[in-house]
Amino acid sequence: MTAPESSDTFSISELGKEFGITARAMRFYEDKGLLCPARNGQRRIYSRADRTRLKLVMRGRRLGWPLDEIRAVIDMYDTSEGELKQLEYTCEKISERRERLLQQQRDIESSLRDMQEIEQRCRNRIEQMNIKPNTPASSKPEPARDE
Amino acid sequence: MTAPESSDTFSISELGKEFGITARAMRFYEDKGLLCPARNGQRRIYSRADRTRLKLVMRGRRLGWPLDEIRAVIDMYDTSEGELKQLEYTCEKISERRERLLQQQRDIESSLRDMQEIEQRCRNRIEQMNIKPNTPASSKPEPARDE
DNA sequence: ATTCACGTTTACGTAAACGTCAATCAGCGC
DNA sequence: GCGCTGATTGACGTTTACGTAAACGTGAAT
Repeated sequence: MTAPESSDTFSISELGKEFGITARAMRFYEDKGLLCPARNGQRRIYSRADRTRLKLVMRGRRLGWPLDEIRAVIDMYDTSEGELKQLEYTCEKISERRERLLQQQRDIESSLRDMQEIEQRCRNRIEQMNIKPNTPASSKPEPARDE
Repeated sequence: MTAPESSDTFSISELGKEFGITARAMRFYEDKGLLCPARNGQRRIYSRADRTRLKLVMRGRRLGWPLDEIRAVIDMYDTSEGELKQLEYTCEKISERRERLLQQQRDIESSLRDMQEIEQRCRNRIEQMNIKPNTPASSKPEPARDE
């Protein structure tokens, strides 16, 4: 009877390593109410559910959300119970969040198009330099598209 | 000969109003090298090009980028000129940025799916309360999907 | 018994992105 | 001339999201 294979619980450094964050960050998230792992004495014991919550936190962070917004969103996962008022309020917040997500989606698509355009200009220029070195640049840097 | 209709230049408060930010923020962006408007004496005069740059800044902010990354990206728009080394370096940075954009895109799609699921649960619950009030909740809050 | 790898709390430090004054100036409307 | 509006430059304050160091606990290995 040794350690279970792909464990059901994790230490703070295990999860930290998996998600590329420090123990300090995880304790900070706990302070802010984003996580609340079980304890064995002093030591934190993270369950699979905790790991999932942390995954949601990291997703929010990659999207640039502040921690308290992330907390609000995570809380929504659990607040499908509750009073009518509460449920309606949650629906409202979901709408707002969806709006912002769709805005971000549009921003990303614009950015991707811009990246493609810039890359194209760069590659053209590089090719030109390979064919006839020492040619002064000819591509007019078109002002960025206006979206 | 009166004021030109849809102006070619803007004051700091005009642009601020248009984008929903304060003059302080715009001066801060200038400090950080994101903007460099012309001057009439002391006063800042923003051109259409400045307005476009500011638009790019705001887009970056909505995507949660730090200001110096935004600056790096904006600079890329202008650095399609330059030395070979520089051009290749720009291409590299574009790749990295594209990777992160695609990651954000995936994160957004996951989030949108989650929002939809939560909203569905909420609406179901609300409907149930309308049909037979005072029924204790029956929906098991499935743990969040693991993407 | 001691070392060592991890983990804990407490506390202070810090970088980023502004907010919030205060003092000052410049044009204009009367 | 005088007041009002809008702009400018400091300078200091604030919030967020951690980093960093200090001082201590703890179980396993030597």
